[in-house]
Amino acid sequence: MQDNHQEELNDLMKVRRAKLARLQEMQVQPFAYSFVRDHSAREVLDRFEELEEKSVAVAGRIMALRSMGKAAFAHIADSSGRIQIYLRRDQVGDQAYEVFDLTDIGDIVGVTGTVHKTRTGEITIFAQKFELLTKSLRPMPVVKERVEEGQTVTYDAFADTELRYRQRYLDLMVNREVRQAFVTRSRIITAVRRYLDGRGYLEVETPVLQPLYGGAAARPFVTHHNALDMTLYLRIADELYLKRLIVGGFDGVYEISKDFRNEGIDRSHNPEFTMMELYVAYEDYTFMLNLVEEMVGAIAREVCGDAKISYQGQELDFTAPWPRVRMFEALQRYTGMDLYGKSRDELYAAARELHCEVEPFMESGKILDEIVKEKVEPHLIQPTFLCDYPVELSPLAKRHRDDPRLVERFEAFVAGREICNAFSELNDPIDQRSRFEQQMKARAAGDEEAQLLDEDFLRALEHGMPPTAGLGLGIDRLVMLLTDSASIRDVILFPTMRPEL
RNA sequence: GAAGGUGUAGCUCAGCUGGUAGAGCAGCGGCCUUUUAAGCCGUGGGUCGUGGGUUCGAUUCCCGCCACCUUCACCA
Repeated sequence: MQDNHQEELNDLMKVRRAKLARLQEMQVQPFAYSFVRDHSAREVLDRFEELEEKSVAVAGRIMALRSMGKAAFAHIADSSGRIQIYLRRDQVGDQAYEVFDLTDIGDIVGVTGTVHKTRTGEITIFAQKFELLTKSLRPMPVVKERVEEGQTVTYDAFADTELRYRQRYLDLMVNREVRQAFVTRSRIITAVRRYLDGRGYLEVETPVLQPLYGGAAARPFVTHHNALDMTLYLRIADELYLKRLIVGGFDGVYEISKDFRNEGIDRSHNPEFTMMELYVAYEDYTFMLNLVEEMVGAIAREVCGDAKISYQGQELDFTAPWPRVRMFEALQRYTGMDLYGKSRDELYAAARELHCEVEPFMESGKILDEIVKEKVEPHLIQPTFLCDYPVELSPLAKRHRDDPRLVERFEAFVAGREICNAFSELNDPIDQRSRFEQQMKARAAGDEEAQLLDEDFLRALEHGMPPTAGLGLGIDRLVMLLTDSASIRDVILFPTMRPEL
């Protein structure tokens, strides 16, 4: 097979291909079929006492090489960590040592040997056997490390954000804290699942491709099904399908899934992102508020070891209870204005006075939303629930039992950013229909994000949905907080990028 | 979509007010059988993001374009 790729080989790549040819001449298979490992690097380090002088077989990628002619030290990294290996020509034999001479940083190797400490005290595998498992044909970014007073100091870190995101495999190979963030991400999702499964909720899967999109205010990605010759949308939320399942008789269902919103990209928005939605029958938003507080606190303790964490230099404390502030109280606190019960024009005037960017066509709900975003949210650093939103902003939420102008809804904010949204779900099909109709009016008036009327969803509600509490939790944002990541791209393995070239 | 910033060797970066580029690491050759940012000696490597313009001459100045970052807009 010819590899006739267009890219010109630079010198470093030519050298590696030449070494590959040499290995093949030597009858060495440079892309091995398997290798039997009996320990990870981490295990060898952690269990040194019992493994000292014993033989172990480990495999990994060569991260550093220090050759001294007839002997050499190298560090190899597997998924558990890195460990030093020591090779001597008179131990591994001439043939294997010749193969070793043809290996580079970035190659994947297997080593069998005995565990010792070197003169300087580093736990090291003294190789008895050395095998090349995979020849790497491209230069790996070399990151040097030094341990200084217990701290690992890194030199020449692979830091180019564009390369890191486009070639995440390199980022993961070379930057251990990146790898760790994604391990933590996985643990968080596992913890969410365990928490919900432990309470008897059923994990389900609902359509990603939907003939109507709903459950949130956002623009969708549009696609086309050829055989049915129809337009389909990638979901912007799971809500309407999950509620149909509550109608169907499940007591509690949740879904952890990708949602897709055709909107801007910034450090807290990616066009595809992960959401956890949960619906619980016979409960209301107070139940859900308690659940969020408890679940997020439990996850923080499990993943970070403490409910108090550090995020971008700020101390955040997830210990329950989190402050609960009614939206109009928060507005009062941060604007000094009592905006409750004010007319649309009064709100508009207030927004102008507060220098919020409002447009003449905005309805009162939008205006309030704007003021909250600019004047309230940035202050909500410690975990805080903002409760009881105006009804116009929340077409799927149930009216507040004490005030028909509000809905029973809360959002949790941490570090000034929303992490979840929940409400007592609207189960009155007549009210739901009129809310949809209002949305359709707003849509006709030019609001592209107003929600679509979903007749089948209404039909389901007409069959009767029990009282239900619902929640949407932004997994990416939770992971950002618990991994101290400034950008959502640091917690999504392959963030959306423009194509290369 | 707007403004600002960045783009130089495989990686991390220098390059002053224009004279066709440097370092460290990585690579290659040599010495070296307990090194660890290994060391010592020697050495190769660049369409300076891309396309134009100004100029005798552009990595450097000007304009367009591309990508990334930040902020804003959009966005639960």
